[in-house]
This record gives sequence, C-alpha cells and structure tokens, in this order.
Amino acid sequence: MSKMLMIGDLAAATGTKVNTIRFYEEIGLMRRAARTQSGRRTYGAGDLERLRFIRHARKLGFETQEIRSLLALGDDPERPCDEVTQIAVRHLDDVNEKIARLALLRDELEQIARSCAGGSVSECRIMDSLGT
Amino acid sequence: MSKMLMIGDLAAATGTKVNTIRFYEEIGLMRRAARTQSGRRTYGAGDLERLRFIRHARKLGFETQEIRSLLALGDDPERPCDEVTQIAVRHLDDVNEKIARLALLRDELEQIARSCAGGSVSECRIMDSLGT
DNA sequence: CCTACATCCTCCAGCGACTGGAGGATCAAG
DNA sequence: CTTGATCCTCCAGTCGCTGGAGGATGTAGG
Repeated sequence: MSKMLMIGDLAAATGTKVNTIRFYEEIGLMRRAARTQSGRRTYGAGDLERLRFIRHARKLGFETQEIRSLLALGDDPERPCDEVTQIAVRHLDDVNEKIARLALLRDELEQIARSCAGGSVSECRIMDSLGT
Repeated sequence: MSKMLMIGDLAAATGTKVNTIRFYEEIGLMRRAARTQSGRRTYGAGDLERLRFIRHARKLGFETQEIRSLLALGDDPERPCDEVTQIAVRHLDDVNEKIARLALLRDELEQIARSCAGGSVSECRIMDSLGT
C-alpha cells in the first residue's frame, strides 16, 4: 500500500488545524476517514488533495455548502456534462461578482492608504473616506 | 435640542438591524446611548455618523477591534495616522491576493463551461484548478 | 522492558459578528 | 380606548472554526 497519512500529516501538509480536519469530516466536506485498529484516522493522497481543494476554496470565500457542490462534481465523474456546465456557470457568475466587489474594495483601500502620507490624523482624510 | 433619533431611525438610515445596533453598543463600538424616561435609546447626528462609519468599515472587511482603534484615532486627532495606513495596507494586500486567486479560478471555470460540451466530469479539471 | 513524550481520540465550550424570537412595556394614531 | 408599531431585555442559534480537558495509543531512548 502507498503511504498512509495520519491526521497530523494532513494538517502539516495543508496548514490546517487537526481539529478543523475532524470538523470537516463532521460536516461532510471530508469523507469519513478509514481507521486503524486503535481508531486513528488514516488518509491517502486523494484525501490530501481534497483537503487542499477545500482550504483554497475557503480562502476564496466559498461557503461550505458551495464547496460541497463543487466537490460533488469531482465525486461523481460520470455525471452528465450539461449539469456540470450549469454548476460551473453558476459559480462563474459568483466568482465574477466576487472579483468585481473586491476590485471596488481595492480601489477604496488604495485611496485610504494614499490619503495619508505621514502627518497626523487631523491632516489626512482617512476618517472622511471611511465615513462616507 | 435638535431632533432626537430612535434606534429604529438609525437602523433605517444606515440599513442596520436594530438588534445589531444594540449589539454594537454592547461590544463598545457605539457609545452607550442616552435613554428616555421609559428607557428607550436616543441618538443624535453624531451617533448616526459613527454608525455609518462602523458599517462602512465593516463592509470593507475591518474587524471590530480594528474599527475600535480607528474610532479611537478619530477621538485623538493629533496622533500620527501611520497606524490607520498600516491597517489599510494590510487589507489591501489581502484583497489583491484574493483577486488574483479568483481570477485563476474564473479562467478555470470558464474553460470548464466551454469545454465540457461532450464528455463527463472526469475530463474536467475542477479539482486541479482549486487543488493546487 | 520501562519511561517519557508526541500524537491521537472524543466531547464540549467559546469566539466573532451577528440574527431572530419570546415575552412584555410603551407610544402615536384613529 | 384600542390597535399596531416600536421599543425593551434576555436568550438561543448560526457559521466556521479554535482550544482545551481527559484519556488512549504510538514511538524512541535508556
């Protein structure tokens, strides 16, 4: 058998806390892990990839429910393609909206950062730009 | 005296839920409101502005602790505003990274939506795009 | 073989930032 | 004077974790 990973290995490899991995299992993002005789969870390379996927998606702001549906695509490789396309397009819209919102936010933050080139609070317009 | 605002007025004027305003008072973002004889909170124009500031900062992704320090800076206008700039720049970096990641994901989803016309999911690369 | 220490297990509490609702008081209009 | 909106307090729940207690295993050194 290829090398078995313990939960701590997965944690170290992905920068996820051990408790968080167990939590992901509990809420059904990670598959129920196989166990050793003594009850310890064991994982394979596929689980590692799945966890990486979950972590990246979370960092991008996807909610667990959305991640579940993305994962469902991967879990059922025989799924017809139009369904996949639908889900992909829906997520595409979502992602485009996220990008647009973040771009606005970036502009605003850039302006805030620029509006104070040193000096005291009374001399820059940071508070103004946040107040409106 | 200029016009007194009730909590519902503040809520309506800022798109904040009444409960949320009370919550802000509880955690010390809003000042403890003055009360009428019967115990109802009353606000003035300053409170309205403060709430607007809080809401806007929240929408920009600032945490309450950061907002607290921003508000404190506003109360002490002689302090240098490096602190504010630092907070803003940190958010800016974060936002830029998110945008970059999402742009990659968008490209991948676009490709999936385009190229998934004939086969099954096994030929798509969703996992690849988010897994790495 | 024994000990020490790391890692695992389950369970449970708490956080941040709200949201919603029960149960009751108060207010403004008709 | 009644009705309905608004207010009050208090409490429970949400989501996505995080941390810790208390105990069982696994591993490496002496």
